[in-house]
Amino acid sequence: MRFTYNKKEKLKSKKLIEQLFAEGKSVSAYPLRLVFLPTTFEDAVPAKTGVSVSKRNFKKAVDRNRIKRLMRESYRLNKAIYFNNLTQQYAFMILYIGKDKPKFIEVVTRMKLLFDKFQSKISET
RNA sequence: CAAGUAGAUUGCCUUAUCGCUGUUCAUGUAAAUGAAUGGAGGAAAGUCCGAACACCAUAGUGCAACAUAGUGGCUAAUAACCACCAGUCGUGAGAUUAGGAAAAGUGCAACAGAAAGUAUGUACAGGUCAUGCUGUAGUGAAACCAGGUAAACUCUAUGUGGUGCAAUGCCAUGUAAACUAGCGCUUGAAGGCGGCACGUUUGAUGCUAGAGGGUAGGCAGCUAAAGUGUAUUGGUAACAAUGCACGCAGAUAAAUGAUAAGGUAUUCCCGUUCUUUUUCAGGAGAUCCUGAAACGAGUUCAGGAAGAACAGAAUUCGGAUUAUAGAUUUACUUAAGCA
RNA sequence: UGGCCCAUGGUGUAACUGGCAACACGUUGGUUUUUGGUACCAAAGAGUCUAGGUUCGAGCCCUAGUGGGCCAA
Repeated sequence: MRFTYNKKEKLKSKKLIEQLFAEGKSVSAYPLRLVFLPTTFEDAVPAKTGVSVSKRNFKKAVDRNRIKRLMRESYRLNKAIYFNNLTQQYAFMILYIGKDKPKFIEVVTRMKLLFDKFQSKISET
C-alpha cells in the first residue's frame, strides 16, 4: 500500500459528518481524539478521514493549518499498518484537543497509540 | 561620529525521501496509473472607503437619512493620490489639519466675575454744560468685537436606488400542491419597495403563522486582469501615452506540505591581532616620550552555541488601516552636541 | 460575506444637555463578643480599553485601532 491521502480518502460529505458526530463512538489519546462510525460508501477505500482543529484554541489560521498538516502527514504514513485488515468501511474524524503547538514526532507517537486503542475497542465488540 | 527627518528595496537558500492540488498529454471500457508543467502575501489579515460584475423595474418624484467640504489636477472611481495656498507644531530636514457659512435662525459657556450676549457695576485718572464720553485696574478660555462655539442643532454646495458570488443561471436527488389557525379572491390579501408618502406594477392552486416532511450533491460564475516587468517620451508630481517581454494559485471539513541533512544574514560566549581611552611610575619641560596595569570601546582571525519576523488566498481589482525579527539603500537636517 | 452592540475600583452597575467620576458587595483596620458570624465606625482602592483630534474643559463629541459579544443568508 502506498502512503497516499488523496481526495477520495478525505471525509467531505456534510451529511456523513453530521451523522458521524451524532452516532459515532470515540477514543482519545491526548492531545488527539478519534471519532469513528462504521458505514458504507461507493469509493473503494477502507476509510474516509477528516482532521479538525478548534478555532477556540488556535486563533491564527497559520497555526491551525500547521497542525492539520502534521495530523494528515502522520495519518498518511501510519494508516497502512492498521487498516489493511479492516473488514468494514469506516468514517473517521480526528480532532486536536490540545492547546499547545505540537512537534511532528509527538503527533506520530500519539497517532499510533490512538489507533492501537481503536483496534482494541472494535475487537471487543 | 552622534542624534534625527522623509522615502525606496528585500524579507531565507540547497539536497534527498514521502506526499497534496490545478492544467495538458499518453495508456485504459472504466476505476486508475504514468509523464510534463503551474501552485500564497506585502500585508493574502482586519473589513474603513471606492469600483467592476450579477440580480431586483436600465432604477421614477418628494421628504427623510447618510457622506464629503481651501484651490487646481489625476483616476474607472473615492473620503485615496499629487501640486500649491493658509493655520498649528518643530532649531531644522519636515510633520499635521472634517481648512465652506456665526451678517438666516435656535441653542450652549461649570467655577470665578458687577455683568457671559437684550451688556455696563465699582475704584482711579482724563474729558464734558451734562451723560459709560474715554482709558486703566480686577474675574475668566472668552468682556462688545456684527465676540466664541457648526467633531451643538442648522444653513449652503455636491454626491448616494437596494441587495450582494451564500449574488445569479443550470442540472441531479428527494418530499406533503397534504394538516391546523387567521386574512383575502377584483369593493384587492400580499409582494416588487430599502425609513415614509406619492406613483407604478404583479396579483389568486394566494399570503401569514404553527406543527411537521424533504434536500443540503454537481456544473457554470472562477480567474487575462482598469494585469505584471522593463525602456522611452510628456508632465514639478500624482499620472498618461507608446514599444518590447511575460502569460502568473484556484482549493471547497478547504491544496500549495512533512521529515532528515547541510548552509547563509545575524546574535551570544571564549581566545586572539591591531587601534584607542583611563590610571600609575620615570624622563623631558609646555600640550610629548618610555614602561606597567586596568577595564571600557572599535576591529582582524579561529573555535563553540543559537539561528529567521508578521503572517495563509476563498468573486476580482484600486486605495487607506493595522502587524512585522532583521538586512540593503537614497536624499536631507542639526539651535544646544563630540572629534 | 454583510450588519449591529458593548468596554468605568477586585465584582456588578451609576454619572441627565460636555463642568469635582457616584453606589452596593467585596478588601483592610478598629469597636462589640470567650472566639467566629452579625451589627457599628473608619480607611484604602479608578482617572473611565488604547492612540490621536475638536473644545477653555472630554467617561460623554469625532477618527483610527484593540478586545469581547450578537444577528442574517
